[in-house]
Amino acid sequence: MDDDKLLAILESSQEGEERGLGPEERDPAETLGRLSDDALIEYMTNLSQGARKDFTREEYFRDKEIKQRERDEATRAGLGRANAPIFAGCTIYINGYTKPGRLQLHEMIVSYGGKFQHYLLAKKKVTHIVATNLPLKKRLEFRNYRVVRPEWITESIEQQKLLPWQDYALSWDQEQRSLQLKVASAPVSSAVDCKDPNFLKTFFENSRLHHLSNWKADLRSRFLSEGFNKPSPGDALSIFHIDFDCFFATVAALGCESCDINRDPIVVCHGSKSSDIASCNYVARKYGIRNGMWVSRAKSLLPPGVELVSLPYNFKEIEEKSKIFYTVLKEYKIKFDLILPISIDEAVCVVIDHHTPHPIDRDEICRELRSEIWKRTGGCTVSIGCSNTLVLARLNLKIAKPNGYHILTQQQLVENEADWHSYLGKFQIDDLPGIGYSIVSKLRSLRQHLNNLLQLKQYFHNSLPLLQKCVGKKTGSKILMYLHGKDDEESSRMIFEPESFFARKSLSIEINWGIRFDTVQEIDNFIDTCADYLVQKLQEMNKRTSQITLKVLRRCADAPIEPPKYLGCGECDALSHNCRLGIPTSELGVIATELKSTFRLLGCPPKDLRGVSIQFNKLIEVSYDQNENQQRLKLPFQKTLNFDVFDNLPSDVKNDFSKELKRRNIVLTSSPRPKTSYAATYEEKFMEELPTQIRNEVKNDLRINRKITRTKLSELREQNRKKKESIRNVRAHLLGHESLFEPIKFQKESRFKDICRIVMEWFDATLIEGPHEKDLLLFENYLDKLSDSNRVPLILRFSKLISVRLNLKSNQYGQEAGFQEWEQFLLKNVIPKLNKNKHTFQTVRKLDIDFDI
DNA sequence: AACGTGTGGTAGC
DNA sequence: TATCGCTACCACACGTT
Repeated sequence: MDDDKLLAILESSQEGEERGLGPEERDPAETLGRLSDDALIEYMTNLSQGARKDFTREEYFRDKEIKQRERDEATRAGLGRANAPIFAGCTIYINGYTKPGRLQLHEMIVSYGGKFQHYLLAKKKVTHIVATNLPLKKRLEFRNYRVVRPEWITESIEQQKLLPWQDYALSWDQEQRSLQLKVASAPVSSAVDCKDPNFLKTFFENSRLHHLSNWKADLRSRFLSEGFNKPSPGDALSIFHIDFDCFFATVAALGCESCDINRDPIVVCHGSKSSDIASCNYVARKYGIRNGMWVSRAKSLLPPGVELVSLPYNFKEIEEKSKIFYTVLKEYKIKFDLILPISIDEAVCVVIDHHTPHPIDRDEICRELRSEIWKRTGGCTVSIGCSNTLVLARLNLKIAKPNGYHILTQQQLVENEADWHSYLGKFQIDDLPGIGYSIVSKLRSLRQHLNNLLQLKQYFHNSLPLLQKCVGKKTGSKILMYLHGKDDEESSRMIFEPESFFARKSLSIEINWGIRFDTVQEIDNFIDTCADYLVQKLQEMNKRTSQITLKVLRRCADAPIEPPKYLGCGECDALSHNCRLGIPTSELGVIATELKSTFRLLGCPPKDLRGVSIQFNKLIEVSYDQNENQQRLKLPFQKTLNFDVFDNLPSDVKNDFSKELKRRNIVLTSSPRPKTSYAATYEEKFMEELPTQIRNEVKNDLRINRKITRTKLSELREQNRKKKESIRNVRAHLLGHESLFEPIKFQKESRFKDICRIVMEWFDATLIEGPHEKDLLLFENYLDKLSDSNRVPLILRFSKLISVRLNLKSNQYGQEAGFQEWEQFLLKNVIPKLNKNKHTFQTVRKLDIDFDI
């Protein structure tokens, strides 16, 4: 019966031709063979539950698509960075017969940075279609696409740049020509719909905060790669905190002929109403306008007759000015021991006093730096705060702004209490670094009218415990340090341990604007795009991650569907969940799968999703040894640690051991035996894939188990009994020990791992001409025995092995008869055996985890 | 006490 | 037309072992 259901689903995909699909898409066996493991399991689960929902053809293709994209990634990665990303941002579909052929074009596109769409299902995604001629039907279907001749690809590669597609358009009617014009006249793609594959790119291109963060990360990594002198604690220092005055606004104003930065209120922003003000000049500030304020509010602050000047961002120019800024600092006649990058327009320069033969003239340094930067940037002013501690340099900077400098040392200030008090009286509480509205409101909850630092000092003069109780232990002592003009431990790290302070410990992105989805599929696609972006960065850094966090913004129950800010996230609850990967990875497939499954765990209705954030938390440097299949980690343990040894340990010790092994990412191997090179690499591969997928199964199991608990309480006891029994048996069987059951033999082998090896070798040897009928019968016989004795997880293992293997080989052998016979066998003879005993299947699957730690 | 998780705050324009 | 509300890091509260 299950077979029938399966066939029915597969047959429904035979209608490929009518839907305008190429011939390749019509082979259902191939489709199943290429399913990801998770999709396969989900499918099997569905079958075993009596098809809870239809697993549609579209879903098959979508999943297949993901797999293929992963392969494309691998192809690209295999090339190194040899080819220019000519087709970056292009998603290309090839229709019908072409010259050069589909395969060659595919490779060209992928290796030059493009995306290849195997099917036209997700029509929105495709940016170009390649074809040489089109039947009438297709012309109609494609009339809204950019259809080009294959020469567009080949000649773009020849000339090493993306040629205008219009020159290669395969145009056939008026409509197509008008499309050409329309697209040609459109300035740049401004994908504001989060379902558009280019959304992430356009969003980031226009996001000031993204740029700020990105620039900062770049500056930090550059800082670490260049040399510096690290002071020792106790060294006398001169600290210059240098910062542009309203940087974005100044840069924008310099590029605007008609406006005067000293006369007009100028703001930098995208829009005209609910748009954030990135930066405003000091004329605007006079009216109470502030950075971060919405434009509408800013406008309302201006008196009648005064017009607000809104200027667009000029990120490129900003970058240029910043480059000049840092160059000036580096080339200054007095060599700074440290040039600490705070942000794109802000740096802290440190001179270790005893490094210079004569005492330095701080006034002169401030004056010279300011005028030099003003000259070289063509009119940007910086302000400088100078002192001998970081916190005072920052406070002095506040006094210096705009367009000035201020020098005062801690000794000068604290010497005379009256001076110190009048100094403190000049500052708001949140002028202190690291103190924002939240801490201020906590302090005010204790005493309403705390306004400036002097009042703060007087209120808490000697009561550290009270302060700490109010704002937390560290924050409390930090504030008290600041009130004496000293740096706390954490900010001192910037100077005394810059290597660790500026080292990257995590990698993340978040998008909390423009997020409006309807279905989980769309979100999956978006997560794929995000993961793709992050993984690329991760690989560029030559790192791997072992912990991933997904954070989601979910519209508050009582918040309006559309918030006041256009496409903003509005009022949201933040939900986050992290998951650990058994083995550090930088593989897109593993990471994306994990994320998508985590999203489901968070249980946010697709329509209420307002923000997505993905973080890689534990980053690990990839060493050469790790590249070599992590041999180094394993080898020292291989002699002493194998399953047999492990299994003989007392159970409590075993528990400790497994935790420690997990922490160190050490995978237990089977007992030493001469391995063929193939078996070794295969095993590695398999082991590597297990942990993450097994976790997904657990999640699935939990869900299913809950369901069972609710509906079939009486069966639960029996299930548990069975489960315990089979844990013993399966373990024993896998380890080749005595068991309640006779060990089941196949080809004279009884150890499961050995049987796997044989089957895989057999599989590889028969990929072309196909397995012999008699052999298949023997194997099926073995599977039946497994099934009869309740050893369903082992059958599941075989399904996985074969499916993974098929996937691996599909590029090379996909067309071979043997390949297709194996697919059929998996489909008709292996998978159905999983459903013989539903409950056992569902619960026993969990054994895999117990076993593999 | 030592660790892990999820949440929240802060900084740059 | 709108609009582009990022991201690294620390600290905290609370839970587990």
